[in-house]
Amino acid sequence: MSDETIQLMEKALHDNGFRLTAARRAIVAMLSRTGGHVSADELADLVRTEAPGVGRMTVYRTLDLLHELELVRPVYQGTGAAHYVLMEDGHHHHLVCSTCDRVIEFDDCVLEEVEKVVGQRFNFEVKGHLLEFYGRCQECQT
Amino acid sequence: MSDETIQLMEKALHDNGFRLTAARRAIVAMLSRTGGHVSADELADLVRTEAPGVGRMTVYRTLDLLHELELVRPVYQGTGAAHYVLMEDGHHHHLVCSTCDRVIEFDDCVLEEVEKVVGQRFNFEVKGHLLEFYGRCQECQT
DNA sequence: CTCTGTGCAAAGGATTTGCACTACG
DNA sequence: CGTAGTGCAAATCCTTTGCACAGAG
Repeated sequence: MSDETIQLMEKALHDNGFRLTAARRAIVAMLSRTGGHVSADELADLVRTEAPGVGRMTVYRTLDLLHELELVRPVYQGTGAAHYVLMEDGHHHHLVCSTCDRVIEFDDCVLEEVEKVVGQRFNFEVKGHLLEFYGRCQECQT
Repeated sequence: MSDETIQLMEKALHDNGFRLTAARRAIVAMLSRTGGHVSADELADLVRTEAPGVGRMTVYRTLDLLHELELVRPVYQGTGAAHYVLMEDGHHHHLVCSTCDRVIEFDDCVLEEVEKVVGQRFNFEVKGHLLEFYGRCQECQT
C-alpha cells in the first residue's frame, strides 16, 4: 500500500508534465513510508539518510508541488513548522500523540452529514476533510 | 461592548494574579477596539500609535497570556503570521478554500461523542482535535 | 540539446530568549 | 521593597529567493 502511494504520486507528477527526478522519487518514497505527518525539515532529514545529496529546498519545493496536485496537505498547528499529511486515501483520520508523535490511524467517519450541513450553510463546496485528535497514546500515559 | 471586552479582560488578568500594567491596558484596549483578527505585529504597531513606549515583545507575551486565560485564540493560516481572534465561543473549526486559501470559521461541533468512542477504542487520552474541511468557497466557485 | 529541476548560500519574516531596568501592588 | 513585567537586541527557527550548474526527456 505504501507502494501504491508512490505509484500514485509518481503518476500524478508525470501526468502533469513534471519530471520524475531522483530527488523527487526519494522524497515521495519517504513520504509514503512515513504515512504522512512530518514537517518539511523532518522529511528532509529522513530523505537524506537514504539519499544524501537531496537538499532541504528540494523537499520544500516538492511538497509544494504535491500540494498543488492535491496529494498532500499542510497542517498548521501552532507557531512551529507546518506538518504535511497525505490526502490520497480519502477516509481515514489520525490520533496524534503529543508525547511521542506516534500517529495512529482510524477510519470512523461520521462526518458526511456535518460536511453537508456546513457546506450548505456557507455555500462552500466541500472536497475533503481532515480530522485529527491530539492527546496521549497508551504507552505515553504512564 | 468594546468596553465590556476590556473590563472582562482586565478582570481576568487581575483575578489570575497578573498585574495590570500600562502596557497591558493599552494592548487589551486596542485588541478589543479592533474586534480581533490581527497579527501580533499589526497589533503592536496599532498599540504604538497610542502608547509609543510599548515593545513588540510585550505584545507577544500579552497575547500569550490572554491565550492561556482563554480570552483570545491564535489562528494559523498558512506560513505567515498567526492571527489572534477574540474567543467568544469554545469550539470552532475551519473551512479552507483550496483556491484562495481563505479560512472560514464555524463552530458546529459534533465531535465529543466520536472523541469518546475513539479514545476508548484505542485507549488514547484525547486532549483536543482538529477538524478542517477543504474545498472551494463561494467566490471561488465561478 | 534544451529547459526544468537542483543545491547552495544568503535573505527574509515571525517569534523567542537573555538580561538589566522599571514600576505595580 | 520585592518580584512580575518590560524593552532592547540578538538569536533562532522556518521558509523563500537568486543564481549557476546538472540531468531528464
